[in-house]
Amino acid sequence: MKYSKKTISESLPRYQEIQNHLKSQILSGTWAPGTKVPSEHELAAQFDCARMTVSKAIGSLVEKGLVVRRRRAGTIVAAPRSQETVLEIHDIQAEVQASGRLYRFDIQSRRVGKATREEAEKLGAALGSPVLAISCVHWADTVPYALEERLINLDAVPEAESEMFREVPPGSWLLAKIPWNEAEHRIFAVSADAVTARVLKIRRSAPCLCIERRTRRDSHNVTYVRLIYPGEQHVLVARFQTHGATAR
Amino acid sequence: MKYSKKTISESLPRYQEIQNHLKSQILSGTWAPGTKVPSEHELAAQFDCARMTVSKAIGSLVEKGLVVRRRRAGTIVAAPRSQETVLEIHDIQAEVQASGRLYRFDIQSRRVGKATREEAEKLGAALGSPVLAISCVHWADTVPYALEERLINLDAVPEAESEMFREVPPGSWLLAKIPWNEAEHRIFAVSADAVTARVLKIRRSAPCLCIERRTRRDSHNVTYVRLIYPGEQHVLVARFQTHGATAR
DNA sequence: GAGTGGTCTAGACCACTGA
DNA sequence: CAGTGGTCTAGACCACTCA
Repeated sequence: MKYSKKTISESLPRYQEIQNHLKSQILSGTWAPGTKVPSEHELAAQFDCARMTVSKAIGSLVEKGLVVRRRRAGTIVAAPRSQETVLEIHDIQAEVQASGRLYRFDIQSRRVGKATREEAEKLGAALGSPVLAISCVHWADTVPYALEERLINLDAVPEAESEMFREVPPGSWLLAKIPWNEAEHRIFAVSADAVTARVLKIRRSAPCLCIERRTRRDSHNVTYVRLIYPGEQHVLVARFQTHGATAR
Repeated sequence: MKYSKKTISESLPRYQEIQNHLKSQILSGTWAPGTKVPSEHELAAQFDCARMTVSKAIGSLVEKGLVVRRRRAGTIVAAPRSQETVLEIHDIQAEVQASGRLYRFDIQSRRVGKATREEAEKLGAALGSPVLAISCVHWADTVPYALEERLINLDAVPEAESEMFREVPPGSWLLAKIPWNEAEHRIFAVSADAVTARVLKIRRSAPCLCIERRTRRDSHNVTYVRLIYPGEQHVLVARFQTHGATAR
């Protein structure tokens, strides 16, 4: 049978029909974890298509973690292990503006120097490396939105030394300068210390959400940032990864 | 040219070689966002393989968000938008045991009844639906680890009504009972109220990390849970999605 | 040894869209 | 309207692993 595109039916790609069929069996619980999925040959016959089309459908389910493939053993429904979710951490400026508020930022302090032990550790750079340390407050309308404390490795981004961040906040500047990074995040709750309370205009020891991020580029540590959001105001939303469209 | 598997070279699949090549161009910054990637035909010629092999390589990069494909326009390097990370939220029992500590849990309260307005809203069920409300403390050795407040929709999981959770905590019980869900998470910082402070043995108004999760199965809301972790003790770790192995 | 998935080919037709 | 990606086929060979 030669290839010929959908005739009637409102043209969902063949592999997606197959994928949806399998997914519904799994998510509805008809196929419990450990259940053997029909072999690719069987599915190809059942859906009257080439095996590769089936393979593409199943491959996508593997990436989502819904099934596990093993040679000879076949494809089986995976056990849901940890709750794995996709968390989107947006650019602060975009985040504020998306909520319809006016964005601005203040540079509180700016220092170029050699990394102290603590700074070197946070940044993952050698003691005494040249660093730029910045403290910055982000505002939404007239309300403090977040406190940013950032270290930039000047070995990795020498241009930053002469950048004063008058127009563009450090995060956006770096994003444009150094696109495509790897990063690790740590998320936890902290109590506002005196400085944080003052600049964010909240009471001392108020709960805050803290996001720490270390960013690498090509295995070189580029920047470390600690963002503190006034508690209960800022909510991170994550959706379960396994369902719906894949990445974005 | 007929297909014949790797001869010399230690056999990385063809499509992965291509993918790695493209990825390194992007992550190293050689190809800035907006740069046009060679067409699939060109790449197929360049790597001496079929176009479908190239397509598979690129398809994977699309899922990771590194490139965007458009007909006629071709494939271009994507702009890194939000920092999208994968967050793993583990089963509490597994989490505690993984850290080498003894896990146990206490059921603080258990009530079967009709959903109040607040409960119905949290659960996303109709007012007056039958619900099971549970409060539960998780321990690591002799230290309180987290406070769990959970609502279970008895329309979706009627077996829960007679389950006393003597052996297995509600989360694990549900996971085994209702495999494969969809879920939404909300993460934020809160201040410990009187009850939370008492059961977690922390001072009042201490900062805590709060994770709310609403779980669906087949579009039916199954359970709502609110987990409160003593602040600064519990850290969520997330890694940037775009690099390295895909899902897990 | 036989059956499974893993990968690949050399075509093909189609749909979209930018020049 | 021409070039791009999107999808698909009907094979093929290979590697693994379980019976």
